[in-house]
Amino acid sequence: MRIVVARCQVDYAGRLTAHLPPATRVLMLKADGSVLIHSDGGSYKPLNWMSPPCTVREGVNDDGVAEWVVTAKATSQGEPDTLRILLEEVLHDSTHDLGIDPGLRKDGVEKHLQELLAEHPATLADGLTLVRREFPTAIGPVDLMCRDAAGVSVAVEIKRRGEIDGVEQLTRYLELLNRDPALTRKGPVQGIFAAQAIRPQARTLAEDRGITCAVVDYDALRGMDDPTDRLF
Amino acid sequence: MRIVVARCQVDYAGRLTAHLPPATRVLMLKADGSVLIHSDGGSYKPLNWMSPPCTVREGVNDDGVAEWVVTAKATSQGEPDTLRILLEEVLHDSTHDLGIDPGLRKDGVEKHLQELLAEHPATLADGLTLVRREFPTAIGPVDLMCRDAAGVSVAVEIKRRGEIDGVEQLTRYLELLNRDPALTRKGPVQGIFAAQAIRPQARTLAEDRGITCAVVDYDALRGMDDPTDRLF
DNA sequence: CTTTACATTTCGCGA
DNA sequence: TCGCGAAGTGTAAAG
Repeated sequence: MRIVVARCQVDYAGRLTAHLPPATRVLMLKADGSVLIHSDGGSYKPLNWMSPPCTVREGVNDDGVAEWVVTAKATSQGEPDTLRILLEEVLHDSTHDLGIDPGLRKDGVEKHLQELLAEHPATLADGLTLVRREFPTAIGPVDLMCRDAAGVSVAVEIKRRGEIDGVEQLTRYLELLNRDPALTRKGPVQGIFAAQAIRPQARTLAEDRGITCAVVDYDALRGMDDPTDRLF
Repeated sequence: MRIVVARCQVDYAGRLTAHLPPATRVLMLKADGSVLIHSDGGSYKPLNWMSPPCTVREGVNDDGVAEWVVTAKATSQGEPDTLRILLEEVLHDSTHDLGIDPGLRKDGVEKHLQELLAEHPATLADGLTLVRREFPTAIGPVDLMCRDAAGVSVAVEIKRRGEIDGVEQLTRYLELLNRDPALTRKGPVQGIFAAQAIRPQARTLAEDRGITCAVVDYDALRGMDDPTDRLF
């Protein structure tokens, strides 16, 4: 990993065209050849970058100013991604051996929530039993397809955070599922919108459409399943 | 902007829980308090980060090891985002004044394509004229609403790359628009799916639904509109 | 291998 | 401010 702080200007041409006027920025050159250009704000997204695999060629332009030309392998559309960095003044330049990173261990994402609810569907509604996870439909898989105590089909959409688009998604599923005679034998397919937190607007929309909202306690669910300790 | 290279381990708790085992990484502390933790690979996305606004508290843990605790303002759901960085060995530590960045100038994205096509709708179909851009509907704005030579309404969906989801989006718009008597007076609303490149699957689906596909030559369009030179 | 859906998405526009 | 859709999206799982 090489870190350079420099006054520079940057031109990018590839899927789009972009330009950065002269200013002082931080350049990161990673071991795989990728380049990141960061300013002192924004978010984790760099102002400009080049994704690996790519190659950096260091040179000097006609005016004697240091210039880096970063080129990526040709894209499918034949657009040659190119990043040109003109280094007008280098304020810092250091290289560090980082080694291979062991990587991030994640927990608490939607997939895990779906697994837990698949194992404990009754926490969503009394008497609910699982028919299958990722129930396939023409417009995508329904997270959980269940059946209630009366044998009525229940489609469950799971989100980490319950927002309007999730309700829309479940609505589309329900519309489609309710055209299937095999699923509607005991009555129309019901919907449950499950999330760790449901925004008021999403709840209003869901309930207006006859969809039940279920707030899920992730920690409690995990406790039922596998009482491992939290990280800290 | 402060840059630290250190052997460290990281724990994040907030919207999810995550852990980074001990390894050497690059830490960037930006002027707004945000923190980025980069490894020597991957992409421009850090292994872990904290978005602004947040505050960094430097301290020492019970074992005498330097520890940074980064806390974000409480989220709407009351989840306290916290990042704990244990600095086992600092290999580099430098601070740089970057100033305010003038920002990125972009060109060539979908918005610009939409502007160009709004000015030259006839490139999509002979005799096509613009009614309005971002034509509002209950499920979102239609990119371009036009009328053909016969007065029939034509909805245009514009994408940089034409894929199936774009066809689905246009289909939903057409379904809705065709319920409006004011738009269907001269016949059903027609659809045009416009993109710089359209994938075979998307083309097949579109044509199967009676939607016309139009491949747009961005450079030619830009030439018609404003013959400025490319950056390089 | 392609295709699909998620992301601690972030970012930008419009109402 | 909120809501919605795009992104040079990246990424991981599934078919």
